[in-house]
Amino acid sequence: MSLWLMKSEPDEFGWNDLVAKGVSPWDGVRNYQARNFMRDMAVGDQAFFYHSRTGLAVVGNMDIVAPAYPDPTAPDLKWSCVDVKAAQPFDRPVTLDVIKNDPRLADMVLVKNSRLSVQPVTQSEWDMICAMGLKQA
DNA sequence: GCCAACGTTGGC
DNA sequence: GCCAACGTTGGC
Repeated sequence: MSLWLMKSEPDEFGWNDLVAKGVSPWDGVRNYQARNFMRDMAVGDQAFFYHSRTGLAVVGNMDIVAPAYPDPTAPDLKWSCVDVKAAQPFDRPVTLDVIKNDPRLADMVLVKNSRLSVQPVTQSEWDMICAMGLKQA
């Protein structure tokens, strides 16, 4: 199982849009590195949903429910997408500011390469962000 | 809305 | 294969 982080502008397609839709393709990615990460995804992988631009926070996590297939919004076959489904909304979004100011999260791709829209997350990063975002039971 | 950082394209 | 020009992303 692998862990990921995927970005979207909330004005374009936000967490609530995904919840309303149920299962949705994560399409429109036109960057080779991001595409290749999606091709590495498998059913059962999990991903953070990150709001870029006007959100700047991890707002919940998702399940990958279909492996990479050709992106129907692309003009040719070289682009891929996966299907995602909202799993758990965060009680408290974990902001970019908090992530950047936590030395334990300083190596996240989100910090190191802010332009990559689909990126891997380590297990410890995943656990830490979930702990910050989800209410303790 | 601006612009720095990054990725891609295309002329040579 | 290099690199200048251009386009896009995303934090601020």
